[in-house]
Amino acid sequence: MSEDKKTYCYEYPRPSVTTDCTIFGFDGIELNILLIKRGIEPFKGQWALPGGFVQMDETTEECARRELAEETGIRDLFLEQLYTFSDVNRDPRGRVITVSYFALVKSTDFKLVGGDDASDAQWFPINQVPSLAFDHDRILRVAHDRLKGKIKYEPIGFELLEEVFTIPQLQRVYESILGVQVDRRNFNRKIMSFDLLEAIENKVDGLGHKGARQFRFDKEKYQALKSRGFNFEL
Amino acid sequence: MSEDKKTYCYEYPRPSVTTDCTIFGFDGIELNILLIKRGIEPFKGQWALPGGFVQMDETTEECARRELAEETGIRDLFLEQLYTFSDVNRDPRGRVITVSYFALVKSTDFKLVGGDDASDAQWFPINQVPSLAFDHDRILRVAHDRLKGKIKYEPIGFELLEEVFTIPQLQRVYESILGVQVDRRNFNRKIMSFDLLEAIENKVDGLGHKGARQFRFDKEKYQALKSRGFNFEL
DNA sequence: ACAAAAGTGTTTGGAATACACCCATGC
DNA sequence: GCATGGGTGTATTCCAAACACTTTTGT
Repeated sequence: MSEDKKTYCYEYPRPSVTTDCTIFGFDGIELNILLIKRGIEPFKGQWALPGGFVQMDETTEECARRELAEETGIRDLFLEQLYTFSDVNRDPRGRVITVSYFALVKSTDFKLVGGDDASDAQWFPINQVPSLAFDHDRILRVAHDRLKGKIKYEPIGFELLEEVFTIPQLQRVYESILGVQVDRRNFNRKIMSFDLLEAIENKVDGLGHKGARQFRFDKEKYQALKSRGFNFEL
Repeated sequence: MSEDKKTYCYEYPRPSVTTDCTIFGFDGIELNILLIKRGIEPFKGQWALPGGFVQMDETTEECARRELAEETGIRDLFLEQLYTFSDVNRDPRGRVITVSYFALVKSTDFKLVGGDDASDAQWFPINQVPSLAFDHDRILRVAHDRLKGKIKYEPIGFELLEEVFTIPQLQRVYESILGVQVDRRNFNRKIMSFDLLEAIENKVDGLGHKGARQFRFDKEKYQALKSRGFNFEL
């Protein structure tokens, strides 16, 4: 911050606008979310959702993707707008409105690289999340609720797995998000009935059991069907 | 605009933040939306969604309610956040991010009073909407899609009718929103199976046919059931 | 050969669909 | 008494839920 810093003046006062992301990951067992340990005040040292201020030449989604890349190194993820939080006192620095997003990342992208804005990034199991900075606890709750609702009627479970996955893996994704147990056979039949999975020939798994068949999700086919009125459900 | 006008200066540039509302109404026959004829530039004379700038001491929802009351006189309506639009060039006045809402108003509140920000407010059938100012065509499309999706799994059709209504009226609401015809008998049974309607004794209608039974939606009962895991559907 | 995980098929109950008849009112 | 709109019941179809056995692989 130099002495002769530039300022921007307006006829009426304006709020700041930020974006915040709730990033969900799946480690094969349970649902995780990605948090950043804040390196600066306010809430220095506390965990928070990654995010930052919106620039004048980027949309909020572009901002969310940029901040995500800067703070965690994650690119090319599933990202969807969640909700805009505008409580007058939600940020001690002043009036800050945040456009929140929720994201799903593939386990391949689980590896993190330290960014510059934050001193640390870490995954937390959804049921062991510490108290968060700002109103991020609330944002996280809304994001989790949205995910639970959304996974029932849109095929987004795949976004948490690698390109190639098995049906039991996908089932575990569903179970960990919804917090329920489902019947293997019924789940299998249901998923297969949509005819949206492309089978992969070589079934390499390699644990103390029978190897599972591998599949790839056919995104184009889904888009085509959807535009013709097809409805994915459960 | 006086000579010695106050200005507000910040270290970094900030976008303006507005709210815009897509207001749905039902006249007994078809779905309508409420538009405002713009009295000032830009887009002067064109139709637009009602809305305005967010003040520093109000949430975006409070802003939406305030603008709605000012421009249309409508109060106490069903209002829900829709989406935040942030395209860099969506407003010729500069960088403006809008937090949009969608609203459902009862036919009782159909009567409009002229506001000050706008020279005219008028209802348009959803299929006869003129070209709108800014990116409001897009916002309207998103709002209509959301309404179509939402009405299937939340009991919000009631919000478009008066406190007391008949089942056939409710059915027409559903049909006009979804653009489909449904079977009277099945609709009736389905709605009644939820046990969320309180019957009203005197059935006064008075048109060239048999008077229909009247009901009231039991909001408390719905909230109670919902919190116990009940799911409304269709 | 045994344990652990994955694949598959059948039965059953309940809900959604389709469909037809009777009643009340206004003209 | 006829047209219009409102109310109710039943058969069929389909999907979801519950459930058991066989196969493969690693030890």
